[in-house]
Amino acid sequence: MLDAKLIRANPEKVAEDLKKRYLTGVLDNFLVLDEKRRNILGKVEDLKGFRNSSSQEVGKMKKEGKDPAELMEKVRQVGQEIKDLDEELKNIENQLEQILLNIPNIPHESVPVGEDDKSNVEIRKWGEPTQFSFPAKAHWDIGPDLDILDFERAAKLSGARFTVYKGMGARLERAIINFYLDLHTSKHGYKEILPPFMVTGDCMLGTGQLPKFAEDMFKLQGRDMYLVPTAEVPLTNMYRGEILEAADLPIYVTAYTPCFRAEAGSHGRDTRGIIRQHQFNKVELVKLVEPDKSFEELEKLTADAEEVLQMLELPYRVVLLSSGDTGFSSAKTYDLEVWMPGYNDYKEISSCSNCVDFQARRANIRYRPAPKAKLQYVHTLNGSGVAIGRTVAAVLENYQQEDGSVIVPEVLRPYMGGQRVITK
RNA sequence: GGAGAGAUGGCCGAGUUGGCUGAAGGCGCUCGCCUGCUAAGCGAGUAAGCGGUUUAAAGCUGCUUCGAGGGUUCGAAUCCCUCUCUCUCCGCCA
Repeated sequence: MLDAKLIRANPEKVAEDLKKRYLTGVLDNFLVLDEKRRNILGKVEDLKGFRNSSSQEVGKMKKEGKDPAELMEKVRQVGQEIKDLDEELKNIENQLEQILLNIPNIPHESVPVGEDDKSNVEIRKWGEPTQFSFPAKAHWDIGPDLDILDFERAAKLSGARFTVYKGMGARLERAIINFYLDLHTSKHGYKEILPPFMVTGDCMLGTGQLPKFAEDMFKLQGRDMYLVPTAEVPLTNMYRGEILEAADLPIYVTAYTPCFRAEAGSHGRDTRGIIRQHQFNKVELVKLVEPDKSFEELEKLTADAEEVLQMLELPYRVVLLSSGDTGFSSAKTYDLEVWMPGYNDYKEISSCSNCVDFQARRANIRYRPAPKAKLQYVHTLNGSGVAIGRTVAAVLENYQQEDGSVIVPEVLRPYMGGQRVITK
């Protein structure tokens, strides 16, 4: 959520910034309503002031044995007027809130302006695309051939966009989860969290999934509860409504969760394999930091995510998303894209974002910079550290052998009972 | 699922015959005093949000907020209704 005061004080600048998101006109109605709001607010506050002082006066008169009937009648009438104005005010404030909740974050000045991913900028590259002396297969062939991924039976259970992992496939998924969590907790200083996988609508509002992206999520029938689309939601919302001490910051937390996404509007995209699923596993990194450190922390968080790919020796590149491609809540996002021989291209495996105060304002997460200082919103960051299912796909494709077997990356072997290769 | 208790400021915790209570007291924190240093002690200060005033900040000032929403009343932390959550006991259960 943007700061209403900022919009009011500098509407041209905000409008200019939102143009980078290819949004126009969203502020016009806001300014009109905001003006109206202050108008009514002034009136109703005056009336309430009168009511307060008069009510005290009534008490005093009663004590002194005077008859307050006339004053009481007057205040009763004012009370009705207040009620009407309050209702009008509430109406306007609801409208203002809806507008604010639907405006995305402003891109940081370092973000390239552009409509979509065509304007993304490659920042750096690690490793070279894997070369094969034989025709490389895609993971949706490797997996079934090794009998470690079963798409047909998954479809029988749950329909499209689900996968059953079997044998060493399931073991590989579990190994990667543990490897990631161990690395981030022991080396990068994150605290491991195991959150609920269902959260309330307030949480979804807090991190920006609601109200705009309701159709992307799985909602429980008849309840104000959603399956988490990413651990970013529970991890960030753990601190919702809290006032933190400066000494508490920075907060680094990580969690493994399954992620559930309806994938509305992506029919026909990535229909094969485990790249785009309704349910996938992910280890997420979340930080709550002081405002002046957040962009520096974004670099560190991105590096933390990159390290897992380096240790797995998977070639990847880091891409800075353009303004149009950056997510709703984010001010600046780096995507990590891993090399996938099956696509002969890089595929997103992590997205690392600095949401600055956007989520903190929605979720009301503040801190006191110094004793006696005014409260300020923290800055929140999140990044995949990294997606598990896509890691499995990348391992299968990059580590495949001519005989159809798959070498287990060295760092995963301790998690795989020492096994060096997955064979049929 | 049944019975009961509760939800107050950064934290703990008073306050329910409705009215100088935005809220006693304590902890924590800040400043000052004291002290060779530390601790202890003494004194003062210390909620947030939204408006107005102001070039801006500070200050001053109004309104709102005692889990959420509604109601009664001239006036509600205090009375009534609905909901949410927490705790205790019973039942069921991985």
